[in-house]
Amino acid sequence: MKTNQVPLQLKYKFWIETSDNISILGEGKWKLLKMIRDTGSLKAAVENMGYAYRQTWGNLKKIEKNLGFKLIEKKRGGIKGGETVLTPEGEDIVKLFDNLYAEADRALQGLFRKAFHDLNKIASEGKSGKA
Amino acid sequence: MKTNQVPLQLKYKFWIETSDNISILGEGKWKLLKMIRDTGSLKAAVENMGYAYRQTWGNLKKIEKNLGFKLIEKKRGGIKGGETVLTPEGEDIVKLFDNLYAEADRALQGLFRKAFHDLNKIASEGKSGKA
DNA sequence: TTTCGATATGTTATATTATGCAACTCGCAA
DNA sequence: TTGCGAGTTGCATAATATAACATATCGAAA
Repeated sequence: MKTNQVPLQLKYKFWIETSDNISILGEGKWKLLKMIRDTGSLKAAVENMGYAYRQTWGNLKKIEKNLGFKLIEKKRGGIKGGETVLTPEGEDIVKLFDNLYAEADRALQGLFRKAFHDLNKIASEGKSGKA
Repeated sequence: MKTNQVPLQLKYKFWIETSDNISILGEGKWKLLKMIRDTGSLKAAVENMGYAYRQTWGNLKKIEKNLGFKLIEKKRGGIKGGETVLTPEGEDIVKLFDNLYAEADRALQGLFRKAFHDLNKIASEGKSGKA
């Protein structure tokens, strides 16, 4: 019998909610904001991420509305047609998530190792046992 | 000017994925399994959770298929019509998540307090500033 | 052997979300 | 003052997810 190795893994994510539990912004938008920051363009960012421009634009507007402040700043016109940069608050949100994930990775490392071990023990018993 | 208090909050969740990044089971199914365990009935469980039976049943089947082992054990017939109980592996998964969240809450407590503070500082600057 | 209620499953309808298309806005630079 | 290309927006359509409806299956107990 072949022993399955590393069949299951644990993942986690963080996100921001309003006080009335409306989900605002999570991992996907975090990465999108990083991409906007790095490219200076919403169009380039969505293309790199593989997102649809139309939808992404609407999502960002909704986020800003729910947050109550702007995350991106547009500039239209010019030889390049325009560009998009992050507001200071947008930059701060990106940094917040950067820190959050970096520190959480450290804080959860031991916990995850143990849970990972337990999980795959359960799985191997399930596959070989009478289930 | 009115000071908004506790406008934003941080949340997190865990879930299980296969090695090829297919999401399997998270917080919702964890709670559902607990409810099945407590009621001894899938029907009762979905009613308590406010889920649709049809869909939930399909979801559970898909999960078991992806996991490769069974989480629930059904018994049909009898004066009560039937019942559903967790397999040993189902019980173990429930306990795994119980532990995971309990310990993660502890491990992330300090980190979240700081991030929460930072987040609301960003928000208050965004709302009052030039954005 | 008939009854009962929960499990099991297919089918259809509805709601939500994603995608695609097209047109318009804007302002710098040629 | 005209052209350019990214930002902005509405609208139609496709894809998915969720809900709703309907019906069959099973077997212990009466």
